Amino acid sequence: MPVNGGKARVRFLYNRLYKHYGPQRWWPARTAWEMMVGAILTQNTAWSNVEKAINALRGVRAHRSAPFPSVETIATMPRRRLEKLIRPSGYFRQKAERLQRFARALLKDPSLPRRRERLLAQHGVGPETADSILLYAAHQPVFVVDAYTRRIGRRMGLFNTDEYAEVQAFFQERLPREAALYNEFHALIVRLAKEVCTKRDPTCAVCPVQADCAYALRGSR
DNA sequence: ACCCAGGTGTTTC
DNA sequence: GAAACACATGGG
Repeated sequence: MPVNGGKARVRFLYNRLYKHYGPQRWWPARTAWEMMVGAILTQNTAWSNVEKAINALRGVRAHRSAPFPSVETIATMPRRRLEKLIRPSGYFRQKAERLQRFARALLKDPSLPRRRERLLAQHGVGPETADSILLYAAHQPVFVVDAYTRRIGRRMGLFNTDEYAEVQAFFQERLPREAALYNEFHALIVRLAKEVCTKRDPTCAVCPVQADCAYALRGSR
């Protein structure tokens, strides 16, 4: 493989996806705070279910001008009430507790969203959630790795690991360190995965991702 | 009746 | 470390 082969391949994939799908305008949230709530709610959960929870939360905002209940509102609201509101997003007891603890930590330290170590120290915030917040709320150039990224990258033969740091390094070493690029790339991966790669089982005969990814990379070298 | 969804923390070998 | 398990709703 040529020295720059891997790099060219990754750039080609991005350009191809961008040309095909266009800008995705992520994260689907109106404010940084709403983005962070969504990041926690969407853990191992379909986004359509998270939307139901987000919409329920919007119903409790204090003023019509407020797009979303404040950090303080979430932090101080009765636990049972929050559980009920976010119930459609699944794991609702865990998530209600973790959301309130996160909200309290944020009130105590407003710089939390731009500090990776602090984010990771929060209960219920792992590497993907932390990096999502760094990228989509704090606009830092951090590449987000999720189940789709691993699945697509692995099946396309880009890499052969599931280890978070390794997959992240793979992309960051092959791309300029730009938040806008990482933002768009991750969103495009999700978009692609939702359309063509709907099975977890790598041996799934009907999963068209092998063929589609070959298509996506055709002409890349 | 399955399988899947934009993970994380805990327990156990 | 890595593997297994709990956490829970809703859609295909």
